[in-house]
Amino acid sequence: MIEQVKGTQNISGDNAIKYLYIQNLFNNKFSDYGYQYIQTPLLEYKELFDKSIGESSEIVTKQMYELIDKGGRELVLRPEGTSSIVRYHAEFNKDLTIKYSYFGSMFRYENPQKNRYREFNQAGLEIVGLIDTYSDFQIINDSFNFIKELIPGTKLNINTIGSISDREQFIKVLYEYFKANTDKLSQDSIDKLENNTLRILDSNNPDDSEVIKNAPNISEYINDNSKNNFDSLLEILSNSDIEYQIDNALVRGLDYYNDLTFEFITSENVVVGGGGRYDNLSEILSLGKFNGVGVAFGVERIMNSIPLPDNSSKYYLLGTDINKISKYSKELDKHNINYSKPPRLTKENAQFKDAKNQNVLYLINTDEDTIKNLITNQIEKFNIEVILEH
RNA sequence: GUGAUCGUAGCUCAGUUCGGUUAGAGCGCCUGGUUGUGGUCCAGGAGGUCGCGGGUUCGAAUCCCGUCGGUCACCCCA
Repeated sequence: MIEQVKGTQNISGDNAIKYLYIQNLFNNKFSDYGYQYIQTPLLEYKELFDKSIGESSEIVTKQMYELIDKGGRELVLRPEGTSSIVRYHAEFNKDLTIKYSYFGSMFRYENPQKNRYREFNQAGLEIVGLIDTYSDFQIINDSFNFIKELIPGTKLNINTIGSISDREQFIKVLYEYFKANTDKLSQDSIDKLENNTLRILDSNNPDDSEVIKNAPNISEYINDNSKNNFDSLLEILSNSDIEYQIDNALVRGLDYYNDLTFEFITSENVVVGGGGRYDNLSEILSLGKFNGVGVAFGVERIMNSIPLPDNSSKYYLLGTDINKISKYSKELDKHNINYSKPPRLTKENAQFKDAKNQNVLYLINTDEDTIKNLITNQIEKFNIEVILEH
């Protein structure tokens, strides 16, 4: 038996129903909100992510699927979506401000577990170009509406991490603080001290909690402009009755973020999505000078948090005579009525079972020219008018 | 990268402790019959490299080593 590649998935059965439900909701909602759907390649040059996500980040150092193609190019399977969209924007829409949406597979080489896979799907939004607080607000408002519709009770955590230079300064202070307190830190956190100081704040190791609680707070190192922007965003959110929780420890894993960062967290404490502002990404990539703000949801995490949507067909076409069945099909097709059928001509008994398993409401029997309501067991003579009344 | 646990029919699992005929059950599937208050019921049938590779043994689903995969946790993240 050839087994499937570790951490990949066959999205099938109930999961396929959930996947399509989420995808349909995403597409419908955000095309209405004016986001342009875009599909960028799954393969990108490795360089794109080295620069964007950050060369010392966990994703780049350990988690990328890398390959050399026959032309000797260093390629990777994309670990996230934002960098590709910024690359696209620079090439085709450089002077414009565009709202984008995307939906598709991402790849990260990690050990799989609940809510984490090596190939997984992200649904994301980006606004790229000339960005202001209204853009930030839109991303949060629109994506919050989406996730609340799927998972009621989801909460918004929000933070500002200041400009890149604020952060550099803060990291220096933080480094000195942790350096002075290494005796009270867990080994994991000590390992992060040199290259990933900021990440220590994310630690949920109880050994670290005391030190982290007393650590310098980033809010003291944030420049006035960033502070004002953040405050005015919070004000807009409040005026729009959008509830949020400020979380000063929320730093996120990608280097390109600045100022705004936020996460959506369910009542089960699953982070189903997150995002933030990336004003310097285009410059980091040497693609010009424009800004961006975006959000990405983990589709599998949503799938694991929602009940199974109703997906049953309404009608089932049963029969043993192909000519009669086809006559009925034609009639139903003409009126744009969808119906389910058995995959082949089995005996009636098997077709009844199939219909029952699919939870259909009405059974159209072409052998007897009847339509039966499977809930009430009421049988009527078949007539297209009867169906059109439903 | 680290650790725990699991892998036997399409599915859920028994059998592994303590090696021993032809590897079982339920559900599902197929065929025929039965049923017209149609989904029931009856009979028969198909279906397994016991994840894979090696080792020990007269003999391995069972013991040993390795490996691949699932699940879960750590790390990290969506």
